[in-house]
Amino acid sequence: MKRIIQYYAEGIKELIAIDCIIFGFDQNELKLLCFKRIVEPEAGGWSLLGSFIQHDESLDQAAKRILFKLTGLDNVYMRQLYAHGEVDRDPGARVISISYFALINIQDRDHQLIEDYGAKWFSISNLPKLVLDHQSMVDYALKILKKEAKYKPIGFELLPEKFTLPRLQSLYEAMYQKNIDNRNFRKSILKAGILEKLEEKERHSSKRGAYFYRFNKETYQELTENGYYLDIVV
Amino acid sequence: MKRIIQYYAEGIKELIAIDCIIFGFDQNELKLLCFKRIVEPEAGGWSLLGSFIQHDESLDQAAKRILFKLTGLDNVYMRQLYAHGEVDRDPGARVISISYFALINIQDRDHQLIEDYGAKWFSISNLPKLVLDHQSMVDYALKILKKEAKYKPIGFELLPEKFTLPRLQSLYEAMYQKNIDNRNFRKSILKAGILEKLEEKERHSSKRGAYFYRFNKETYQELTENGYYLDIVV
DNA sequence: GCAAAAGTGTTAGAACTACACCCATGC
DNA sequence: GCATGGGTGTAGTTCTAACACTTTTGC
Repeated sequence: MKRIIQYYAEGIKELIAIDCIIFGFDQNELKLLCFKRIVEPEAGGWSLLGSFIQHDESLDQAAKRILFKLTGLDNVYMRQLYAHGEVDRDPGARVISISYFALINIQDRDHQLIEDYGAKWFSISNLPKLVLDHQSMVDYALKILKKEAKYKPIGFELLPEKFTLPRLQSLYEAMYQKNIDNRNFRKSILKAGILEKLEEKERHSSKRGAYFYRFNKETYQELTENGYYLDIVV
Repeated sequence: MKRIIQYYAEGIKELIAIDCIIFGFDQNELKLLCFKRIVEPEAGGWSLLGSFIQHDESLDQAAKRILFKLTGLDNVYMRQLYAHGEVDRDPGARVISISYFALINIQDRDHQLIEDYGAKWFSISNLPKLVLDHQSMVDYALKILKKEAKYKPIGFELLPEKFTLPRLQSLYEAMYQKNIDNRNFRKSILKAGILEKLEEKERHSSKRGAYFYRFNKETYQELTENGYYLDIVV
């Protein structure tokens, strides 16, 4: 018993924060939700959403709590990204920060709530200067987002439940920052067999109207269980 | 200034450990280096190499230090894997553990030194029961290893500088746990243009002897800078 | 001379890429 | 009737996957 105490007592404790990299998709642009930092150092600068973890919650729980508490956003796709541990990454104190990325569907959410917290959506092609090492966190998140969106259906998290193919394509174009041939894109995404075509049409963005589709999670899970691997042409 | 102190003072500090998942390749098998745990709980069980970080070192530095100090292994390929933060993952205390995976070339190393530390190589297909959540760390590392070895030349870290194609193939077969067609494998790996054929032959494993090859890091870097993406057939 | 591992090419089918026009509708 | 965005098919090329025999040499 003495040994336990000695072993764990010799370890040094550090502050542990979570930083949330929150992506959204709006007006055919990939966006990042940034917050006004209210503490020194760099108070007033644009920042990722961040806070310290609590003693009785896991990292994942902490990430969810922080996102919910400070934005009201719930039930959001989140994934741990990286543990950032440079000694001097935060001049205020030594803080180990675990970054998470979150993908949210902008339309569904309460814009007012977000603004109440001094938050603002920025297009990723036009980000403000971010505090501390947050820019490098975002760069890494974008790299991972690109990598994963091709092989996992995470892109759908950025869209409302019903979406059109032109809109889905536009999302991929925003993520990869390139034009995609619409015939090839449609073939590839429809061949995957994970989209359900609905009767209904979206009528705002064109006269002809585009059919709504829905991502079929069940089909996707069945397919992956049988060794199928999604691969979207981009 | 008061605000700084308040902000950082409200954060809770936790123990932060590094756990190293050390892979090697020997006798045509992928192996994991395990250590006898000397502290409770689960003293005597097989464990990954782990220790707490220090206040004045980054996570990467800590991982390197721990690996070197406890095995004498230096200049090793290491990469951060994941931050494991379940509240009760270690019954001894709340510990956030950052896992790293390391790829080492077994032949180069001092087996004696490793044994002095109560360490032992286990084939990944025959691992002992591991303490705490270390098995899940290893499972995850294997998943990432497979994913990366196809697209990044990390496999070479597991081999000595000079190696033969049959041996390289055998490494890939061990990683992916499947047989690979030798004609296709050779075509694919040679086409990549990152191997240098040497004059010399390896004469131990066959009468005919197999040519040695060397991984050409410079060529690889040039290629990747020009947007080239490695893709080895497995 | 034979056993044991190293080395070598081809072909059919699948997947990828590039490319241009008609359709439906609101105004 | 025309402007706007939605929707569709094909052909050449490349990549993939499956397959079996010859070479070298130590014993």
